[in-house]
Amino acid sequence: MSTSVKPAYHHGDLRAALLTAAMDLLEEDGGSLSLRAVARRAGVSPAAPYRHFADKEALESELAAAGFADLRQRLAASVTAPAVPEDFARLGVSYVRFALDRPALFRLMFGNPCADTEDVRAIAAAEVLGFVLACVSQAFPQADTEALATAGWSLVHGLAFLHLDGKLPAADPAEVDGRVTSAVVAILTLQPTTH
Amino acid sequence: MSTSVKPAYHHGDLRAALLTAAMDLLEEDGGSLSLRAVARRAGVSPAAPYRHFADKEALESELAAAGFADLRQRLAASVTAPAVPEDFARLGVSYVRFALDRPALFRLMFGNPCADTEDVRAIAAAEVLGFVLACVSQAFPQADTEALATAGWSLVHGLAFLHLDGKLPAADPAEVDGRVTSAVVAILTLQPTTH
DNA sequence: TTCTCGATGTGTACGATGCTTACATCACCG
DNA sequence: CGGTGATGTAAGCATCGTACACATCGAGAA
Repeated sequence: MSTSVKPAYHHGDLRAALLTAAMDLLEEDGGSLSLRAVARRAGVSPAAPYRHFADKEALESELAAAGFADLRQRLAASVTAPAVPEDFARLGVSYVRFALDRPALFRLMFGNPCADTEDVRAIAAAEVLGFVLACVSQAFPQADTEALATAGWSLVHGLAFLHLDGKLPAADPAEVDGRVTSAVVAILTLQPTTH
Repeated sequence: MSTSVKPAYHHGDLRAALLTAAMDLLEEDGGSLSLRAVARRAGVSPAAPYRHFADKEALESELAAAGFADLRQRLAASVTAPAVPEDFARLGVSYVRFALDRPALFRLMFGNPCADTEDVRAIAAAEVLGFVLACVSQAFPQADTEALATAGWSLVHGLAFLHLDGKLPAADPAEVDGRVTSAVVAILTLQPTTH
């Protein structure tokens, strides 16, 4: 929605238009993004984007960063100060839902080498980890919080990708929510081995 | 190793040669595979593969299936009848090591829609889940084994991808092993909330 | 031995897609 | 009204998947 605010000849604000066009394409096609397609969608020539982005990767970086911001916001909105396993399950559900709602964006955010430490993506990703760490250290102050935060993030991240890649059935959203909840609760309420 | 067993005129056993060539390329380039490159690497014309594989996807399916077989073997070899958290940590380390040793293959195995239920990949993936399920139900017979198996798989899968995608530092293998071990142990020895 | 035939690989071409750059052109600001 | 920056046009260059017609080799029939 709202892709149609382009009264200007010189296109007013092409930069923003390109970004939203790219987002729209990501959510529709699901496949891989191409600069040409983005330009086409925004109604400009294939070369126009180069006036606003150094290259394709620069555009992708911004998209990914926006995605991270959105993800973090969703997580924060889904639960405040999680304490019991069910709270963490809700966090997990939010994470996985985000991935399934916007699969291409999620892949763009993560499924990339992203070597640059300076990359906007790397920073944004670190913020997500920071958020999880904060949650965990509040709920389990006596544990190895860093390891636990890594584990928690990995758990939901793995759930997201396994669903995304068809290794776990993802057709029915309610079923997915249930599986995520069960998994998180199961591992959090597990009694240490009785041996 | 052992890419040099092609004494034949018409190339002897091209089918196998193509598969190993493809594996080699996957482990070298890391990038995406192309049928042409595989043929080039095997020293044949771009069209030759079509005598042995219906299309590119057929080749990829076989590669992925072989990868799953290898992964399962590594997992089975790393621990028999896991019981304590440290055993599961070893399993996780094996999983993540596999992913980091052969990143492109790992991506090929998982990072694909893989819609076909009949696909060799889907079957192989299901076998991995079966293996994990067997381990879990033996060690924690009183728990919700299915949910727990899903959680365990997701946990190590997430760890693998987060390292693979540079969201967690993966340069030093020992450090990675340590982080994986800590994470698995931390979440398995977690005392249910004391509230 | 010689001929024939099917399996296997070659050469080549087609059509598509993509990223990027060089240069022309147009719209607006001052 | 001139200039400046945003955009269009066109092209270069690379890559890929795949199809088709033809050549070649090995083996079994005659």
